[in-house]
Amino acid sequence: MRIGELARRTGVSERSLRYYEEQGLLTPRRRPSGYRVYGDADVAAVRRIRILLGAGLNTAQILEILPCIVDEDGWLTPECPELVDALRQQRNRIDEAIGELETTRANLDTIIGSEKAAVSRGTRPPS
DNA sequence: CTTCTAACA
DNA sequence: TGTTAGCA
Repeated sequence: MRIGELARRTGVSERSLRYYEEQGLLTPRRRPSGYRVYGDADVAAVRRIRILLGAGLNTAQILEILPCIVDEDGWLTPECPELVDALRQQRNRIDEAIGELETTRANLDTIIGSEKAAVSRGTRPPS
């Protein structure tokens, strides 16, 4: 199939598919015309890529752990320790990000009169 | 009509 | 990432 069909079957834009290729995540073959040719396996590959991107990983990280993923029942199964490790690190980053957001939110509550700040300050009775 | 590359009011 | 121009 060509890029248009893969895009329709995955819901991913052609632009993104070409970008994934540029990042080494996809390696479609080319027709003499230069048109990219994808196989059915690429549909599953794109889905895996989307899931990983959704987990907050960037294309470089995905490129490293992609071979560690076992294509099983449409879900991802950590096959080698590298993947589990990369996922753990990503989880930790999220915790750190959450922590920073919580403090900046607290800072905002302090300088403006947000609902929560008002309640905790007792200036307005909780409903 | 579809895809390709390159570039950005 | 979207979008668009100019080709093939």
